[in-house]
Amino acid sequence: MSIGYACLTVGVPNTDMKNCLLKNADEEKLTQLIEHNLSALQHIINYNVANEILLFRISSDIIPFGSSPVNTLPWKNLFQQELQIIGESVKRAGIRVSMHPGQYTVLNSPDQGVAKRAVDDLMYHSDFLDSLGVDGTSKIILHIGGAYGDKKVAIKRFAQRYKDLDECIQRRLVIENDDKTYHIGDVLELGFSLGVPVVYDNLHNQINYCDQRKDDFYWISQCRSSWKPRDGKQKVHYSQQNPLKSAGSHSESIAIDEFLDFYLRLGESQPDIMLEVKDKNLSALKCINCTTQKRNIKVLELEWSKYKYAILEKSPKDYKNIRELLKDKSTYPAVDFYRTIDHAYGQGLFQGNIVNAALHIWGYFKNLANNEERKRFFSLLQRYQENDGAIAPVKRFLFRLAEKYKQEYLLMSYYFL
DNA sequence: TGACGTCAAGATCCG
DNA sequence: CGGATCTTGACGTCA
Repeated sequence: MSIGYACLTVGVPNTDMKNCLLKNADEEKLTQLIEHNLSALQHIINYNVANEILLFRISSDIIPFGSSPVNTLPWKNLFQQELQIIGESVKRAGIRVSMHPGQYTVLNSPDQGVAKRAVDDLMYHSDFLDSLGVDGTSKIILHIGGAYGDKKVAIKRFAQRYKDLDECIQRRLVIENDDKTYHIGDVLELGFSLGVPVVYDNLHNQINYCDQRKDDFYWISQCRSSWKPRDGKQKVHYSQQNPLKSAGSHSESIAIDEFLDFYLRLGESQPDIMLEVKDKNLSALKCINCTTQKRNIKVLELEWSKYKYAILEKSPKDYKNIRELLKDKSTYPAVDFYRTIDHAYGQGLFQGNIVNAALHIWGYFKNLANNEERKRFFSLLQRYQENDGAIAPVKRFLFRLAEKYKQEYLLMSYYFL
């Protein structure tokens, strides 16, 4: 069983994706962007390898306008070497990659143009995975599409369009329940009739359910046999509701207790779990470290080095508690560790704590910074304290100092996110 | 016609 | 002028 995250990282250098507007998408621009994005992807994969994150969704934006007629670049040939090298690192590390066209790729549309673009888009995703040389367990996850006033007819149209797809797409295609139209019952029925594996998404099911009496584990076990050996391990999508946003919005971070409750009740089945969450790799590491058999406290110490100033800023009490928690090197208190981090992030922000954390960071530069920098720092801090200002400028300045004075320890801190 | 969701580009504002 | 912040774009469906 692997746990992974989707598309982007937070706090990892050189992993940002670039894009452009349609009107600017000429050959030169696209070449630059693809070159940049493939380099970013290589950095992401390297990060995943270093952190033993073995499940990852590649962004559909990796090749800008990848399925649009404006992109006439023969990118597979132009970047054959880069693609192959990325594919080799993926395979060497045993990482399972996937892709997920968004809600605007609609295979079952009555509009022929829309459907044709959906097929082109699936072909682009398939081409990309093929270009990495990854096998059929690297999936393309798709939603069924619209209802158009008659779900039965719309499902039939999906089935027909599926049968007309190229085999290279079919071997990778997986369908998923959505939060509006096709609940898990619909998707399972279609999946079994077509022989297509089904990804169960818990949050979508919470909003758009088939049967309120059935829980996540019932549906996950129903989906299991839609996955054949050639498809690889069953996959599920897991996310938590953001309490401050509309139904279906993903949470900022995965709350560890809620996740563990879900995870433990999966029992023997152990599907691959794709997290959909704003803090991306951070939550992936959290969930992995709380479920791994390798119980190495050094991993938590490394995590602590990144989290500590963010925690100090939010809750000095939790900061102190975690320091205590990590003292005994013969233990592996991962769950308590992340539980405390979750708690700290859930606290309200207080000016005194925020200033205290900023001064802690400043401590790194006290003897390095010149007079100008010293003046600047304290003036920014004062502006924050006095005029109901924002802390962001203070943090940005501190980050720049960390770059200038090469404070690697600070540069990787989640304090700056 | 605008909301939906997601991200970064582009536009604009500010010192 | 550079950097920070706000708005737009790209996609299709549905109310």
